[in-house]
Amino acid sequence: MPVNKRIRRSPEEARQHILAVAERRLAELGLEGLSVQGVAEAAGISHANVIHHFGTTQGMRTALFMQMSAKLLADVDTALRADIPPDQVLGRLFGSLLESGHGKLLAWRMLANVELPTNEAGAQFQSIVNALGEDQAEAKRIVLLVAGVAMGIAICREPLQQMIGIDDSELSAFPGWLGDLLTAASDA
Amino acid sequence: MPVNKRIRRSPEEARQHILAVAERRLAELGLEGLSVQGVAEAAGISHANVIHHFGTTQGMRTALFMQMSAKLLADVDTALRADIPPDQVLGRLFGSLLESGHGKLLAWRMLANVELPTNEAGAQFQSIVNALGEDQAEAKRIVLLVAGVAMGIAICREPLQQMIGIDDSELSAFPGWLGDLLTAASDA
DNA sequence: TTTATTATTGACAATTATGTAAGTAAAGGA
DNA sequence: TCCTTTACTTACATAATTGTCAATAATAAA
Repeated sequence: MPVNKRIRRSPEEARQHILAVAERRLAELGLEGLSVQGVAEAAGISHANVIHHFGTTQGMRTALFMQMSAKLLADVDTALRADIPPDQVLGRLFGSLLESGHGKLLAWRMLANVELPTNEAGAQFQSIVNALGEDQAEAKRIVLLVAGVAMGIAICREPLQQMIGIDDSELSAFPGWLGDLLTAASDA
Repeated sequence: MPVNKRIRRSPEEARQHILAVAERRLAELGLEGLSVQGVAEAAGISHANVIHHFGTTQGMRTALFMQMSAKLLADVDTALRADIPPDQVLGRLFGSLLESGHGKLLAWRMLANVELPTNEAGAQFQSIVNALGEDQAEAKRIVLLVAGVAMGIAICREPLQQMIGIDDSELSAFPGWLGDLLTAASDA
């Protein structure tokens, strides 16, 4: 006598449901939250069902990281394709990495032993470099600077803010300041 | 009849022995390598002995992260106290974070849910900010920029280099370029 | 309605991890 | 030499995790 009626989703819906829960747990609990058991319980299904959809724990994690990477790239792409001033582009890039938690995801992907197929991010970066002007070496350094500081702040925002003594309003003004700094440097 | 004579260390020696093994495992295996059982086996002792010295698993991890943080701060302090030009300070800071692997370890600390007592790093950062000139807000932004990009590159050096297309010589020239950029901006 | 497919579940086994308790042995001090 | 301390170990209990397998039920097709 089943008390609750069994919920039967399409494979794609089930996978999305599971991955959504996993993403939330990753943000809240870190890598330790990505156990099949924990995710299944939080998703209200049996852990065997998660195994059914992803094969193994690593399969689930890989699927999660791939999906989040795709989202991140889409966000970055949206931020960069828009016809807006450079400093605002920078701000949107920062927002994409900071607010959505994508930066932390990237860091996990770097640090965790998650083997993923190489994606097409390289080509996107190349297009950014090309769009930045004629001096390729300078453009590369600027991209490295922006991407690096975005990643660093994404991962270490809280301790850096606290230790340096930067409040939220100052932090939100930081991308604009950096944009001005770079435009001023390119003018000189 | 014990085949091997039992090794008895002083508490401090034992703790250092365990933490050294744990640090190596963290670098090689990530957070998953920081189980009491795994560390103990790699250290050639019983896992109960690890518990004896650190109380709990979290205790061991906390001790590890605290010690690594202390090492990192010592390195940064050494790099910053030397009387050398700003661009070289930046270079030494980068070197401290990149070559020693401390940047990655610091990132682990951010991503792991390890609650640590606030350390004295804030005061050091404050002294750096104060030394940077009269404009405190500007100094804070500069410190945030340098520290952020150092952390970001420490964690994501390899993929960033690959995707942007920066070779090692260009990367080693990057700190100097950033130093010039900042000094030029402060002049203007 | 009947049938076939398969998403889903509960039960099971195996492994691993954590922490406890009691006993053992190494080292220093009396 | 004896005694005390405690680092260390073995053994145990418990819980968590992973993955398998057979059974069940929801859904669509026939």
